[in-house]
Amino acid sequence: MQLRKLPRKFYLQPTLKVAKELLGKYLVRRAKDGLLVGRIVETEAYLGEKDPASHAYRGLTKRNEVMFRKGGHLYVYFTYGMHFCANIVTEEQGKGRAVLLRAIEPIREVEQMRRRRGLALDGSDDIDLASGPAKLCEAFGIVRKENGTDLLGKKVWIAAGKIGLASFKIGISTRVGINNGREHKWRFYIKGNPYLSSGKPVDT
DNA sequence: TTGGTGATGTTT
DNA sequence: AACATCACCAAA
Repeated sequence: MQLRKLPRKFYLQPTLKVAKELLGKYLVRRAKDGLLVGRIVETEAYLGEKDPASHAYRGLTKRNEVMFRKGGHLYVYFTYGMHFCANIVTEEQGKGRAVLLRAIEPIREVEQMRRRRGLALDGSDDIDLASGPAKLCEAFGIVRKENGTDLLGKKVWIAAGKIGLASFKIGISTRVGINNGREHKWRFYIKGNPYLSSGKPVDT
């Protein structure tokens, strides 16, 4: 299996482009119990000050500080008093833009992911192993400690590669679970992939 | 299969 | 009081 770590340059591109191009790439996390790998199948773009649904809409705070770093960092936030979600920071320093990872197809060390999620170890529930932003964080063991991780380091990164995936079509829809900024079609997903989140909007 | 609810940090 | 959520249980 070939897994090439993406360069900084990739993350410095326009956020909508990064959100689309992350589809089919791999989230890799070096954990104590192995090298966890999953294919990114669903993302959402959040465009900083321009975007009322973005955490960065009202400018820099202690919570969203990582969003304002240069592209290629991991922004992890805690939400609804229970869950963590992971975002890929994009563009140059000070923009406050990022891409939310919404769903992942488990690829390697799947058993370790099942353990973290408390799912059946025979794989019968794998369809929901990482089919949502908080689920994928739990599967990969991503918590507050991972906030601010540099994706060019040795702990967490994104890789290009080919692991038995044919060409695919990109679906586009409005974003899930927000009210402000709902008119924008800034959700992207691999059409027909069985590991998508159960979020409702489904378009083109 | 759908719908209501609990858990409860962070910002408004 | 709202929120970039998910799991659970009850009702239909």
